[in-house]
Amino acid sequence: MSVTIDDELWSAVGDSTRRRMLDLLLNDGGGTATTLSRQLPITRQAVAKHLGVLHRVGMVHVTSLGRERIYEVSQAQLARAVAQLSSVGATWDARLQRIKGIAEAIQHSREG
Amino acid sequence: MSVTIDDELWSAVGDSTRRRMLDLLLNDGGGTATTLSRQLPITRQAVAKHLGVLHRVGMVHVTSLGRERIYEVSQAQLARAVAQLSSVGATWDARLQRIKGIAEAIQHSREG
DNA sequence: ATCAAAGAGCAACCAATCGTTGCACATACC
DNA sequence: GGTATGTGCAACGATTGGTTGCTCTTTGAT
Repeated sequence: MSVTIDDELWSAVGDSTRRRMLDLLLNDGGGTATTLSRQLPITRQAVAKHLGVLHRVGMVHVTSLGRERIYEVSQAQLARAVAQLSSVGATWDARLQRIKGIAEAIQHSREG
Repeated sequence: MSVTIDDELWSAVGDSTRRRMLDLLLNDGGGTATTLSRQLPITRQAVAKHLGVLHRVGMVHVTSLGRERIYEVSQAQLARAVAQLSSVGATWDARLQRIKGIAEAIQHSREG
């Protein structure tokens, strides 16, 4: 069984800066490229690019308000991402358990 | 609270090709750059580079056997990765729940 | 009403990474 | 010995994450 996953989602969430951005957006309930860049060690333009990729995969949605563009996390899509994270984790966990079981069986057969 | 995570581990696991490689190594109990490249749509040299980064972060270990170099998954490090995946997932999940709770509270106060 | 300040967008550029091809070297086997 | 197979190294191109610099729009203060 393949653990191949929605690659777009993963690449969105695989970047540490984007994870921090999602974190900030969740914490503050939304933000603009400018407000985010104030809380991050990168420029507004870099933040804007990241928001672009997050938006392209539907992880955030935008609303214009005057001259500002406010980004918020899309709950449904974040839930999907969380589900996939835990799915991969669970799969690997299961394989580790199985390997561990095999190792123990070998150990037993050696001891017995 | 920051969800900042061991970035090396994440960048190792954030790449979809490397995830597939880990999968294959777990499934087969080990492999070489050549055997992996046969099961992947990329060249042996590309696989070798990926094995390099996985090795650098301790996700795999190598043993030389004749002219072959056999890679196996390091169980301890994979377990760490799994733990971090589920940690991020749990954090986001909690925030989603909290937001959902707030939304419901607002809904109630509107209705009440 | 005008004009400076602040937010956003666009383009060019740089460095790192993921892929490629091509070649040299080492080991296995006939 | 010679050929096939596994590995390693280097150069190259495309993409990506960051930068700087500029322009445009909106706000708001004088």
